[in-house]
Amino acid sequence: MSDPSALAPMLRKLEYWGPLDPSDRDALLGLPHSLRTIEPRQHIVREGERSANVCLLRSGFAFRHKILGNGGRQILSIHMTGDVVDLHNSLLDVADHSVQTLATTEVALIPREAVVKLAFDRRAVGVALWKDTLVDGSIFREWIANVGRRDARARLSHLLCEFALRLEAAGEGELTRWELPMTQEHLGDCTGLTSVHINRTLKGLERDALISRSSRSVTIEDWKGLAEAGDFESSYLHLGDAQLTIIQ
Amino acid sequence: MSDPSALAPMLRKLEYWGPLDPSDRDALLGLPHSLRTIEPRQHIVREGERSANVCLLRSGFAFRHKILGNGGRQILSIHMTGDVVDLHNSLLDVADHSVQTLATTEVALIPREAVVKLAFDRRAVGVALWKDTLVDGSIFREWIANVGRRDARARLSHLLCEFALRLEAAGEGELTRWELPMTQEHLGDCTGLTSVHINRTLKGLERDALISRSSRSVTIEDWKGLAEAGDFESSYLHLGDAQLTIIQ
DNA sequence: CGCCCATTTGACAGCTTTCAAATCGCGTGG
DNA sequence: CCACGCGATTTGAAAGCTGTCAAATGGGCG
Repeated sequence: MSDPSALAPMLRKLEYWGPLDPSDRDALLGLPHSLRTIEPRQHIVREGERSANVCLLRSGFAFRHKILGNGGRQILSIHMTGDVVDLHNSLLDVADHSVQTLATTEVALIPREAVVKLAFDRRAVGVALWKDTLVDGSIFREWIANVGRRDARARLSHLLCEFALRLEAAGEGELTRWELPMTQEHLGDCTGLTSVHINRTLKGLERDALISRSSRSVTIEDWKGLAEAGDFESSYLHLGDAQLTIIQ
Repeated sequence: MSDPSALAPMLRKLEYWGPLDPSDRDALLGLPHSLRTIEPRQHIVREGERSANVCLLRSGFAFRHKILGNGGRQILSIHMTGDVVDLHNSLLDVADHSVQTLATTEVALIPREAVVKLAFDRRAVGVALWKDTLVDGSIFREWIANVGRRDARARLSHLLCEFALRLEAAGEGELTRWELPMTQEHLGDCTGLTSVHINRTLKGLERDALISRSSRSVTIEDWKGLAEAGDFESSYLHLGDAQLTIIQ
């Protein structure tokens, strides 16, 4: 509550599309909030609940998911440092999906009303939040295409590429080497595959020297090859020009 | 340009979540715009283009899609009367997907700047537009789950249920009977299946008396059964309470 | 050291795709 | 009014990718 830089990860993310005025920054960082640390595997939002807060991830990882009638679980998105989850659940009536932590995660809970007020009082902030929402939508669309029209190898490669770029953008790791915070079961639920098939596909990517693994650490040995295998084209992430040079 | 009710379909949709003040309505209906009629199978937006306009569908049908590296097409969403497409492509830099008409479609093109200005000048309108964007996201998420974790029969049933409810809400047909504006190939590209398998699945639904067809007209013979087959739960559409009573 | 969860592996089943080919529907022209 | 043409629908057989079911192995933590 007292740390003036507690919301800095959000500011960092919202400034992807251009810097904000100092006064806008201050207003953003000055939003009322309470901090909380959430253990792995805990729910941040549960389907059917109504949330009065917007939730900013200050560190750690979380994922959105739905449990279907057939018992299956579909992961809808992965979230990391700087991501604002729950703008959705908070503006609309009732949460239509759950959000759960993967690792120990630090969050800042910001009253919805304060966010809405800020968005309308300061147009630049409002536009940035709006764009952030639209980018979320863009990623959802890419995931539809990923599970709908790519085979297992491409789906998984694509997911790994997205992960690499977003982690890098969030300042949480190198582009080609990071800790994977999820199990193969999670990977399966992201891609609409079973964990068994994820395992085989992962080993296929290793066999072809596109990646290597040791425990949960993933190294991309051949970025170009992995991006090609995953039919990966980063524009849907709307990260700006920064990452284009990184990839080369 | 002169017809003051040209934008009425948008107003209708934005008022799902509650009526707007008369002054807000007038401001919305008074947005500058130009009308256009687009033939079937024409592009409204092409991937990679930059659009300066927001596009309101006044009648007809359109769909968003991506063409993947393997040549496959994934349809990302279907749009109908009242839908605002392209808020996305217009606020962010460059379109990361295409939008194309299914039937002859009447649109109103509204300069992006005018929409943004209105959204910030009138909070109620801004919130409504924001919610509309969030509902789009909610539908995207449901589609991820649909293609990711349901089998062919459930995917198709789910799509038909969604279509029925949205058509009804848009005032474009009865809940249980309407003209399907797409081919089986389109249905396949919505659900990540082939048109051949769509055909077989469709016949399966007919055999089980859940639907019946004649040419492009679809009748839902057993709503409860179809919803069950499709694991369909309408809350993700955020249509309010209206449709809940219809379904019973 | 032992337990528990995650990973790995094998064999087999099954859903969906692929590849053709036949049929249908419908607008056009004779 | 009927023949023609073309895209959409339908159908069959076979192949292929991914799922299912089990069991073994591995790794991290108490």
